[in-house]
Amino acid sequence: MTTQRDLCPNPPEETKLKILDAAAKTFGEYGYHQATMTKIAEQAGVAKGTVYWYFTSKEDLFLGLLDNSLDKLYANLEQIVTDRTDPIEKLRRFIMAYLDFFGGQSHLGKIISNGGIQGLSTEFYHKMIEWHEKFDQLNFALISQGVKAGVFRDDLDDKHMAKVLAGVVSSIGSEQLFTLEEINKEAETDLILTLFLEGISSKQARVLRGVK
Amino acid sequence: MTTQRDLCPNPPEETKLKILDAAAKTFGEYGYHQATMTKIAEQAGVAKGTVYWYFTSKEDLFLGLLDNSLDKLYANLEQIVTDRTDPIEKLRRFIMAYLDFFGGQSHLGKIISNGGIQGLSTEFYHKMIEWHEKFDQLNFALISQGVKAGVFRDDLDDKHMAKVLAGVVSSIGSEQLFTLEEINKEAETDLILTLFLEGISSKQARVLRGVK
Amino acid sequence: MTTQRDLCPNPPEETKLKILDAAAKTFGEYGYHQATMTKIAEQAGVAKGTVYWYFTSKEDLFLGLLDNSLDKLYANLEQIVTDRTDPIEKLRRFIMAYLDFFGGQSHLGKIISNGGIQGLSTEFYHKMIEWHEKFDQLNFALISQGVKAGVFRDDLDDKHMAKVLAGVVSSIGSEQLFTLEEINKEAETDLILTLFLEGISSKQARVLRGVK
Amino acid sequence: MTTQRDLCPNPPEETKLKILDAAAKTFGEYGYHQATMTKIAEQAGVAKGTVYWYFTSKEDLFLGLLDNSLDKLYANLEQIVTDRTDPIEKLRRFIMAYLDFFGGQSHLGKIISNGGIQGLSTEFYHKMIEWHEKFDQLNFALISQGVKAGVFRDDLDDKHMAKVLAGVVSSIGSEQLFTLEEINKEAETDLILTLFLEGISSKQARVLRGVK
DNA sequence: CATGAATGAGCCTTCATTCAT
DNA sequence: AATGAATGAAGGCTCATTCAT
Repeated sequence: MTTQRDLCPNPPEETKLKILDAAAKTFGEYGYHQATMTKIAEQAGVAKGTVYWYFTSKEDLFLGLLDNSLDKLYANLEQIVTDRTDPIEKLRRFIMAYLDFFGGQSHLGKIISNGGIQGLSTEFYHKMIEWHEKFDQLNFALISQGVKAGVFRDDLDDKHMAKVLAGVVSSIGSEQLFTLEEINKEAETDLILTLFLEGISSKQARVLRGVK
Repeated sequence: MTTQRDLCPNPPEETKLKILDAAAKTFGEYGYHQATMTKIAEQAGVAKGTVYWYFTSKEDLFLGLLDNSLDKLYANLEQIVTDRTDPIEKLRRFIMAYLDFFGGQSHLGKIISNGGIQGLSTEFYHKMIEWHEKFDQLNFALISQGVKAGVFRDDLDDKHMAKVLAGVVSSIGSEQLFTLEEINKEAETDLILTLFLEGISSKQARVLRGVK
Repeated sequence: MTTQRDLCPNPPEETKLKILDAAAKTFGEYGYHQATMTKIAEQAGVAKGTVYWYFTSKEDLFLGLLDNSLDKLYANLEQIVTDRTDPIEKLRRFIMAYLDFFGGQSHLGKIISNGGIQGLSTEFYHKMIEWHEKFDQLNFALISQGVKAGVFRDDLDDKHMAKVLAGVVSSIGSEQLFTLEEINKEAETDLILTLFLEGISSKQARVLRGVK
Repeated sequence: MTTQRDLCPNPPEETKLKILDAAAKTFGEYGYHQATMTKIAEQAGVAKGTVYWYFTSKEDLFLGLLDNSLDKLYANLEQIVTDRTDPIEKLRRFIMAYLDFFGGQSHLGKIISNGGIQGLSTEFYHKMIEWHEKFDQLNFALISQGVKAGVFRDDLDDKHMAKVLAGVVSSIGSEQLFTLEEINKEAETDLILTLFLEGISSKQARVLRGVK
């Protein structure tokens, strides 16, 4: 049987993927502004013109990359949320997935998380807002499930809890940049989980306030 | 009484401040790379050459600005930590000070918090690490005091609690970029405080685990 | 027969040559510092960016030009030295070749001869030293041959004679800058040759000293 | 008795001289284009504005310096020419004076000798031509005296001999830049003198040609 | 599809010069 | 006389983007 593959030794999709890969590596290593189209093209092993055949502009390429990465992350998280495990285990996996993404191979996580790229078009800005909303909904779903299951408290606004969750995780992830020590992902996850669940109050203090 | 001021209608210090102001505004609005020296000079109402009279380079200007801002934030936080109030009130003020800074007048907070500026000299990088360490120490002091006072739990690593604290706050601050609604600082502070103290566990769940 | 040339109406090499030509003209007319990349690009009829496509910097372009020119001069001189003519005829041609080069189409000779370009990298400086050494060796070879052939005196240090030879010629060449009259190359060459061979002493004086 | 000096602790002339000194040092060390007015003012220990009080422009300052230095050299050479010694001794002192000047404290000699400074006004160019003519006349006088005294040969054009003299000496002086070894002024002078007087021909070769 | 030479707007920076004090 | 802050034209260089092949 002759597949498409056999006929075209270098199918277009392959080239596009090579470019996306190179873009991920380069944007990750250098940041958006320091990453030049030349570097990306070299990294991908294609000519600069080729990059412009697949992506109309640097920003377009970045957006493509972003969609690509966030799609994957989103899929991971969605999987976790819809899984049939208890909310706390979900939360644990959730945190770990975030840490994986943000602390992952490169700085890409940071680039995305902090929206730090100024000077891009409104399109980029809107897309980022869309993504943030999508992730917020996911976070919200996770929290809601826990609340319904009686595992998470119901006296706080779900939405805000979700937002704080996102905040904690993303910042922990990007923290790695300025911390020379390697992060122990397991331990870090546990700590965040514990804190997020139980807070930092000592029992006494809790009791005191509880009495009030 | 005749002051120096009256004699010199346009003292050098004034110009330097004008430039720093303009830099804050411009870096904040456009980000480091999109903010050009031309824009900054125009914003300050001086010639480009004048900026270079006071700062040897764009990076130098940025560093000056950074030191300026972080000095102030540090002073605020230090004040709070050394105050004679109970740890929880301190924590509350702490969070609020952070929110003020990060959500403040410009995006400067973000620029700083995420260390997202690539392409700067090693000097910059080292300075940022220094600052991070200074702030970590402050956070740590706050947490430690609470632990000693018996208000914060002592079964978790202080250092990590401190780091999480920083993470939560900074990310909440920078969250504002992608959220169209204005933040209610008071409410936000209260929520973070509560969550940070008590966690999101429901009582039942806590009891269950407590029993374990 | 169809050559590569016919297929490519504007081969890259052509552009590079256009730029080198323009650079020679511009550096020659204005000197290194007064010659701007803009002028050179205009002179070459290309965009500024194109110059940077072929040369990484102004200095690189200048060095390229230098190597180019000195290579040619060196080849000429080497040819003369290895030719099978008598030493005096060699010397005559040698002088003429130098005069051609230094008094040639532009001031480039001068730029090179006086090493007057400050503010260039150490690389440039080393390259110049290398070239000077290469030319010194050539001069030395010429003198040595004459000494061996019994045509040049053997009571003076060959190396110094060689250096003086270089000195005379280069300075005569660059002299033209401040002399409004055109130089008669033939006559000039003859004069230098005679002086260099016989000195300015009158016969009587020579005899007198000879007697001593 | 009250002198001008007592009344004015820092007489204008003094400042002007400080500036000229600084200019000599700075132009010498950095070359014309690399020497900035700021560096010169700092070197002189005065404010930049002060330099502009005494000299209307950078070029003006350079011209002032040039006049200053060349005046001195000219005076030296004139002294030698008018002295009552024999032409050969004069020639010897002449050569040495040139070597002193060109190989002197700095690169200034070179800057002057090679006319290497492009981009200056026509005024500068004319001034340099004037100076060259003055020196040529001096050289010419020296040679002429020797010819009249029967010490120098009379079968060559005096003017050209004079020019070659200047050429040899100036180029030997500037040679030092690219020669790492220190020059032995005495020996160098002797060599040049001998060569200039007697040429490089061996006796046999001379005789042969003499016979022709 | 792919190439890579060519473009040009725009950036950071330098520095001779001016001028109010 | 002297100061030094302020100016702005101009320079070297980068890089996203285009286009003929």
